[in-house]
Amino acid sequence: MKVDASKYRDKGLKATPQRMAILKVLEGNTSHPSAEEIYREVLKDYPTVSFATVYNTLQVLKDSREVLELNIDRDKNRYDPNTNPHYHIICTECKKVEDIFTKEIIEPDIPSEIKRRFKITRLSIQFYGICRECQQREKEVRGKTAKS
Amino acid sequence: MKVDASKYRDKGLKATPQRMAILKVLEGNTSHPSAEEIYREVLKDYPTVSFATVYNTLQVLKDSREVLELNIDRDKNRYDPNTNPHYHIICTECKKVEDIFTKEIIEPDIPSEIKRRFKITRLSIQFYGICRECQQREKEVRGKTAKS
DNA sequence: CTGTCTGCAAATTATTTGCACTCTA
DNA sequence: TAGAGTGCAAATAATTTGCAGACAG
Repeated sequence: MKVDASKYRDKGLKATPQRMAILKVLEGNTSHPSAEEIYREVLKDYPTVSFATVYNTLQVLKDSREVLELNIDRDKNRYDPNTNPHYHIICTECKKVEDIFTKEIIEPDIPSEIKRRFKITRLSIQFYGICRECQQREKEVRGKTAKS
Repeated sequence: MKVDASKYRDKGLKATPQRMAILKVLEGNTSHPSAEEIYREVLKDYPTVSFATVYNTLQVLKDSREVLELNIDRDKNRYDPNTNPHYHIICTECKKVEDIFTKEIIEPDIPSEIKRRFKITRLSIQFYGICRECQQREKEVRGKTAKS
């Protein structure tokens, strides 16, 4: 899949090989990688790439709405190249993040007093839960504990 | 207002003066303070209190569901003593966080495939926007820029 | 009295920054 | 070739941790 340099050039930014590589890692990626995970991937093709460049590029892509920064986890941000409206579900055990697309558009009714005091620009919805694998693991651990 | 030591003792935890002071800062507090803000408040009564104790206590209160940890901002967590279901609106300029209570219970329809793979435990909703004060400030800055 | 908590200071970790050099446009 | 972008290393900042001494129950 050819990554599109215009995503940078159209905004007056330089489409450097490092930036292209970062875009390539992100395109179609549904794993919601952290900056470090992106860095490690880019390293494979550009052994001299630096964290500074990864962070710089993510900032650039975020500003130009090419990726979403997910502030889900306190200890590291994650990045989502899918900018269509959708929600996320996070496994509180293994921290896996998955996308949720629903037909229904959620439009909670905001008290008018809030609407008067805020210009609302964005809605963010996350579900938290435990994924099947972690439920399974917990069950196994409990089994072992009981036996011992 | 007398802060309730049983919030600790009932869980087999010691109700130390520091812990009581932290609870006192939090009770009824709608400013969604960060650990540092809580620390500063407690310092007034306990000049030797340490960050470690604040973090330790917040962990304890979080585990026992007495406070909610808000992972809204990448650079610092905030804490909310109101554990009733509600949403938050965050001003993207000044980072102020306010509560939103709506009568409507939001129950988005989750794809059954997700329900099959996750035991969902919690829903978190945030609105982002710009508060009246920051809108005002922006307007003033624009005015000045235009004039110069 | 004893094990949990506290306070201190050092460690950790994601992210940011300053700067000299590189390379895109 | 000029200025934006890169890589390196050091800086920053929130949070965590190890440990010796304190104190709640």
